[in-house]
Formats: sequence, structure tokens, C-alpha cells
Amino acid sequence: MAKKTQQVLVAVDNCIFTVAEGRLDVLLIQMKQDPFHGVWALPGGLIDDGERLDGAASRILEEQTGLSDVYLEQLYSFDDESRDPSGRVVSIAYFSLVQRDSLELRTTDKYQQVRFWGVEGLPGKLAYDHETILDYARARLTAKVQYTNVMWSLLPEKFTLSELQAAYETVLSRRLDKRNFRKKVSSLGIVQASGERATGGRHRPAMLYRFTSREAEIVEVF
Amino acid sequence: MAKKTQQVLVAVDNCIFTVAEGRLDVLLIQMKQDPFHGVWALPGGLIDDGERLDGAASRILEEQTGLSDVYLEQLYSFDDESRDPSGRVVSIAYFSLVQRDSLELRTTDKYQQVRFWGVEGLPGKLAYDHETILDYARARLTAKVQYTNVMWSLLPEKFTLSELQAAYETVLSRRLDKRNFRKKVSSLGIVQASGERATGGRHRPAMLYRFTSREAEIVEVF
DNA sequence: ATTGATGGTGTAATATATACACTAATACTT
DNA sequence: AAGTATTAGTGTATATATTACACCATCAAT
Repeated sequence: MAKKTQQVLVAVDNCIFTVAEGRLDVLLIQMKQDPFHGVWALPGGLIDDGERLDGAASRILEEQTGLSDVYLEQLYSFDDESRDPSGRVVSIAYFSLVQRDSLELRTTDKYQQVRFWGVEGLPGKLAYDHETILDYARARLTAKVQYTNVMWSLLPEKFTLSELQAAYETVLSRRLDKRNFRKKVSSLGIVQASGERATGGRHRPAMLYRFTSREAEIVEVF
Repeated sequence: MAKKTQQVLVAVDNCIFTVAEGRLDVLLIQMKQDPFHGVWALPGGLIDDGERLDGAASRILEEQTGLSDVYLEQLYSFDDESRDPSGRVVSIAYFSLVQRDSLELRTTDKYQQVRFWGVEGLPGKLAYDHETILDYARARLTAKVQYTNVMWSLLPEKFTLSELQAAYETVLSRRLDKRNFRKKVSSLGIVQASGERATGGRHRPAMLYRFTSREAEIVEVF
């Protein structure tokens, strides 16, 4: 491809999901600078020269939210002409699932705040075309949990089967049958008992499980 | 996102598949200009200012191969630093399935030739990172025919069930049972008998079917 | 009339998915 | 110590989906 210049910039945006209290949450930052003063947005920004797309996604996520070591998966490219009022920007979106505990969020003085918001209770319209990106990411997430074991990235190392089931129910927005759920995960072999039990509940203690593999795999879950 | 300039260009590349004689073929052009003189490549190029990504993909496909009105689906973005020797180029790849008959291929004087090649018999190493893109597209294609009705874009309006089965077998690289195949497609309701029969074979004439819908749909085929 | 080639059909066995209800073990309360 | 509230944990019967498998039908060509 020939040498040339273009009036187009390349950016990345990150859709980071987590599950908390039966809610699917997405990580947003609140903008400070016009034209989006006070508006919430997905963490994102322009790539640097010489920087790979996924490297840029990780760097920008860390800068804007404090999250590091997140496995980001490329989602889709968005290039609506009007998606960025400052000019033509093509954005390559990334998405990820993280476990909410063990996160310390912090942002820089370029942004007002960073926090998770329930996807059904967003703080108003998002900046840019970020609602389009979020919808696309949610659809991908719903599809993805059904044929891969990505759910591991949402859960701590050890978890109960009820917690795993609740995570699936939240992402899929539907209830699952407890016995059938357990039959399925055990026949798929994606989890194994750790021997330990969850302590402290006002009820029978639950066995703690762990994932047999924390690699990305295709498993046809639900 | 702030005003800024970047040392990165945006391109699109197209992976156009078809099936012929039991082979999965991909459309390639033969380059004329160095550093890829004589080397085959996927049709692709830089986007124009003000042009949408999918518009650029269609335009470039038409310019370089003569194909128009092809439904292109965005595949993935590739940004290996060394993918283009002339500098940093991010390429958004598109892919499609087309029916081979009724195609008139032509290219411009910027390229030597355009033609389909069997994916298992490529004419040497491809230009850029186009083998990576092709591998990715093949994986997507294999996955996609199994849970959508995209196969329609590979077939003419009317076709026999044997032709449909052969197309699936080629894309999936495995044989399917004739009776089970027919049971499945009829229970899915994705095809309907046209009433007409295929003529001219030295054998019993086959019923011609057509797809009930030529819209993209999720159907869980195989 | 025969031959060669592809079209077209059904059933039984197995595997998978679904619906459904009770007992077990703990913490807390009285 | 007994009772209560709460979540953990388990099995079976039914329905649905998948798989394996073999023969006759219909045409063109000879």
C-alpha cells in the first residue's frame, strides 16, 4: 500500500464488564473536558505511534482506570463519521470480564471519576458512540459465555457452584435449574472440587471449586 | 479525543470465499508494484478520507476485482508492525461468501491478474500478513456456517439439496450423512421446495429448493 | 433392455436436555 | 437445647436431538 496521508485517527475503547449483586456492570469514566464535560464514557483514547492496538488498549485502560493485567479481546471496529465531534476517528473496541473484588480503581486528573455502573442503570447518555459499542459488547458477551469458559475471568480462584450459577444467570439474564446446571458443569469437566468449603454462611457450607483450566477454550456451555 | 496526528494509516482487506468443485477458493490479485511484484494478495487498500470502512471495502473490492453488491462482514483488525513494509498500517479485514457463477472478474492495470485460488493450493506466500488474515477468515467461516444461514450467499437462488450438502461438506471439511442432513435442513425450515426440478443429469432429476430467507439469521445448523 | 449415476426416503439406538422436590448442614434466635 | 431461616446438595423420568445405516426411483446414454 502506497505512502499517503489520511485524515483519520485510530483509537481504542474498552468495554470492561463485571458482575456484582446480580447486576452486570460496565466500567466507565467521567469526562472533564468539553465537549463531553461531565459525561460518562468507556475508557479509551488514541493509539500512540509505534504502539500495537492491544498494547494501546491495555495502556489506556491502566492510565484511565488503574486496571492492569486484564485480558482484552478485540471486539469490533466502529467508524461512524459522527462518532467523535473532533474529527474522523476509527475506534477498535476491546472487551473483557474482570472480577470485581481485588480491583483498585483510580483515574487521573484528566477525568472526574471512574466506577462501575449497572448496564441497566447508566448515568445518562454516554459520550461518542459508546452506547453502540456497549450494546455490541453485551451481545458478544452473552454469546461468548455460552460456548466458551470465559466465565473464569469473572470469578475468583475458588468459588462455589452457586456463585458460578449466579454469574451465568446474570450474564444470560435468565434463571437456570440448579440440578441441571451442576450436571452440566460437571459433565463438561470445566471445574473441579478444591476440597475446601466456604465458611461463615448462616447455612450449610458449600464446596469450593476451581476451574480446571484458565485458558480460553471452546466448551459449549449453555 | 484530542486533536493530534498519527503515523498510522487505515486500510481494509477482503477475504472473498467461494466453493467450486469441492474446493474452498479465495479471491486473490497478483501485484505489479514492488516490493510485492508478482506476489498474490487479498484485494485491499487504504481508505479514502471521509469514507466508511465498509464503503472502502466495497469500493476497493469493486476496483480491484470487478465484484460489486457483495455483502461484506467485518472480520477483525490486524496491526502487526511489520505487516506492511511501507509503514504502519492498521488493516480492518472483511470477509464474504459469493457464488462463483455469475461473476465477471476484471482488474485494473495496477495488478497483473485476479482469480480464485483453492485455499489448499495457494500460489506461494501471500503479500503482507495476508496468510494470517486468511487463516482467521477461514476459522470464522467454519464457525459461522454452523450457527447461521450464511450458506445462502454461496448458492444460486435455486439449488438441489445435494448441492447444499456439498457446500457444507466443503466448508466444514467433513462428510455429512445424506438422510440426516435432509432431516436437519427441513426441520430448521431454512429451505423450501420450489416445485421445479433440476434437468439434464444422467440420473434422476433433483428437486430445486430455495432459501426461505436470505437475511442473516442465527439458526444453529451443524 | 441394460447400465451408470444421482435422488430420495425411514427407523431404531443412543445421547442430550429438561422438569421437578426433598433432605443436609450450618448460624442465629429464643 | 430446640427451633428457625438459609443455602447446599442430590436423582429420576420424560422429551428431544443426534447418529448410524440400506435400498428403491428416475433419468440419460448405450
